[in-house]
Amino acid sequence: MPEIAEVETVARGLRPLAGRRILAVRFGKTDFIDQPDRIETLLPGSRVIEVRRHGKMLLFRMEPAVPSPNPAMAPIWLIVHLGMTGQLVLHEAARPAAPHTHVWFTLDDGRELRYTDIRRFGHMRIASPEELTTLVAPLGADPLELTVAELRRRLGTRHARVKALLLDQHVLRGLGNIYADESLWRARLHPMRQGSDLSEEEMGRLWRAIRSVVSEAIRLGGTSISDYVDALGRRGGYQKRLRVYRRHGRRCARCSATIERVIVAGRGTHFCPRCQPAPRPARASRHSRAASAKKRLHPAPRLR
DNA sequence: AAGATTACCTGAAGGC
DNA sequence: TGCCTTCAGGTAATCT
Repeated sequence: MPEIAEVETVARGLRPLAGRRILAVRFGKTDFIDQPDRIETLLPGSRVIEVRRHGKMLLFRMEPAVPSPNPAMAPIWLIVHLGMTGQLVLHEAARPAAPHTHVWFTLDDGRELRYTDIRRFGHMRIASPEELTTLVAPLGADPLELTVAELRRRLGTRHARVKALLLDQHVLRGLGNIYADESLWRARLHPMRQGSDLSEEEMGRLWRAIRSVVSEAIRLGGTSISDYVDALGRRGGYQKRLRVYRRHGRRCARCSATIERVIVAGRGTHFCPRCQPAPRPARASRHSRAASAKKRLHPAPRLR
């Protein structure tokens, strides 16, 4: 699943495209593409100036084929989000395309950049500099540029569960389910803890955990569980370092308790029940206090 | 109105 | 063997 480390690895692999020209664009299915006609009009003949990552987005800064009369319109940005199963891989043009390939960019060096996406949760569009600014504005801090103060500022006032906050791209941009679970394990924090409930010391642990998990995952080229490969089709190595993600029923590497799996924020959430102690139940509302008082007086009959 | 839940999509895996 | 159901999770829309 492409999260920050996978997208960063793909971006690094595509950086040598700077200077290359796109000669032609061809589409398969386009239901995940915004204004495919605009892409077909603007990209052929354009040149790659720069490739960068922003959160989970890949940004290609392109020099238009025909200089625009309006200088504010140049450059144009090609934005690619890999979603769940998206792949952006360089191939020799002669190679047959993999199934579910939906976009072909013909390059001026005999190669093609191909976008393949089984589930089509990905997204692709063209943006002007102004449109890019608007798209990027609501996103949170980059986990690699994060400071403890910034993390405290963004989590400290929030009553949502810390797992949900880590997944929220408006809080931090780039974390997904794998690195959220792995960071919480390393920080020894239960995923259901409230953001506002974290102590100064716990905030520091979480900050260090996020940075070390993400930077090691990037160093190893990302996590390949099912689909993910980099720009040259190579798998990552961080799947060997996972401590909780999809390891429920197995032993915790730190304390040997059994890893559990629950649903938090609608996502499979993996944690060690011993290393990551459960939060004290939140102060009950008037309604649920009354309900539990009633339960103590009149316990529901046990089934079976 | 923040926080929680659900829909979208396809293939793999498990149950019987 | 084969059909059916469930599960995976990126984000946006919808609920409470």
